[in-house]
Amino acid sequence: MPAPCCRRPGRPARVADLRTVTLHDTLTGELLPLTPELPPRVRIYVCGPTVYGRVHVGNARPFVVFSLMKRFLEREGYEVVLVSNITDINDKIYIAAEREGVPSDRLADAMAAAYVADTDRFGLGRPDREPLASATMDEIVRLIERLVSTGHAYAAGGDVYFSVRSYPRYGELSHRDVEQMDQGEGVEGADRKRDPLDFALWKARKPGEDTWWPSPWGEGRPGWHIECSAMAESLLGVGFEIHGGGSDLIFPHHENEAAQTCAARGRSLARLWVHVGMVRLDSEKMSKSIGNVFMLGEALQRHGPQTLLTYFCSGHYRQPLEYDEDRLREAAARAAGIRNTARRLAPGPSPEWSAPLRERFFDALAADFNTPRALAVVSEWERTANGHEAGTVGSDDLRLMLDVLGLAGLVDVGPEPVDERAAALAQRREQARRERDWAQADRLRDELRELGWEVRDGPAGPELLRPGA
RNA sequence: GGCGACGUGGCGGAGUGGCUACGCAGCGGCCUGCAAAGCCGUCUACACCGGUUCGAUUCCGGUCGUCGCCUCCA
Repeated sequence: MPAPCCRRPGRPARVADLRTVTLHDTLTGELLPLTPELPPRVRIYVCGPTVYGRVHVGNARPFVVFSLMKRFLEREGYEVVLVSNITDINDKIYIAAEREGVPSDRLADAMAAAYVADTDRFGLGRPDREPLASATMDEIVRLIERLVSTGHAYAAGGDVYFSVRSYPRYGELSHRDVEQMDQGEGVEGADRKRDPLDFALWKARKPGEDTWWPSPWGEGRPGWHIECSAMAESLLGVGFEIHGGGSDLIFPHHENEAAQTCAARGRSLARLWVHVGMVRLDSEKMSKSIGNVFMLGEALQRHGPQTLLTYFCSGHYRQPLEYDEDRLREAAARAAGIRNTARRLAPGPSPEWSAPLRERFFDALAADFNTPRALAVVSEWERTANGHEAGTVGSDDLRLMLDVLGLAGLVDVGPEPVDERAAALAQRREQARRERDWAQADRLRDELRELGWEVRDGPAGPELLRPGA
């Protein structure tokens, strides 16, 4: 008999005046309206990385997507609480720490700090809360106890397993039939499980593991899935609006989270399940285990946050996104185009023609967070603005739109501080131009280019700027 | 094999039952001393085969191909 908790939530009235935002929900496979339980409050939980090494570009996509989604929803008038966990207890952390000869908790601390430092460079701020599994142990243990006492979990030799068949809706999120699930051989703990489908909520301490916590079942550590259920519930409650993560987490991670929480609490963990497509390298999922990764820190170093954000926004969040130099070059060119437009703008309110474009921009984001369509509107805005005389178009709307994408910095392109040497060269070039000594003028322009300056001659005289800046 | 998603113009990438997406690159023009930036124009688009329809890239079925997941994974 289906657990009553997993019926689709009803549809409480939306707050008047808030634009309807739809998102693709993995559970139903449909585009559903965002219907906050307590409007205008929107709670979002996103599965963050396991910190056993530096994060790569693929790890960054959910961070970026949901950070931007939060900015958008806040712009729309919602009050957003974004929680994104950091998994700091995991087999891979033990393995990596042992290889490097450091305590596993120190490695996890260091890599968590590196993750924060790397993602900070996007300039999108931090999620409201970034819980650590290791700091949520009481909640984890209590949740497991609840599952044991309700018959959804059982202890076995210091481990605790979730009984998949005690939960009839298992498989509904990932659209799998329990009866058709393939059970591989040699799975850890197979001899202790009552059913091969069952998965670990608590793992007894094993030799060589240098972190452990006390529990009613003995010393050990939590399984991966239960930590997220506990962290999410402890900070957001049950039945929050959006649960997100990479599409590779749909099964088993989110399936298990959903099952655990629903079994323990009698309510669905989240109202909408939103999954982000994979970043690819060489047409394959970017993944540490495959080895085809590009580190986020290096990507930011090479391309800068604005180009990287433009790149992420250039594709719809649910689609795969290829990481390659051509894509990044295009993103850089697009960002440069916005800066060029911004240089011609005046501070202040935008003209009348801007309002419909501005609305189309936000409509695009309201339709399953369609950032490519939103960027297309920005391009139209640019073209329209560039068709007007420089200095006559107010920049407010462009900044408003781009700020939601974390790209307001593209609009704030003041004149570059020109060093004395460059200024002198520019002055000599102007002298040469006045004397119609074009050869000399071009030589001086070449010199400036070697110093990293691009010269643009306009009606108001030459302008010096840093290409790509 | 099961489940999910996808195949759009040189490349990337939205979208729609009939009407310019957009970006990058190319080409032509305007502007410029020349450039750069910008503007205008241009460039065999909707994998293949059937079906529904007055009309399908858009709906349905099939074929081929690609990707993801099937208990490491953002």
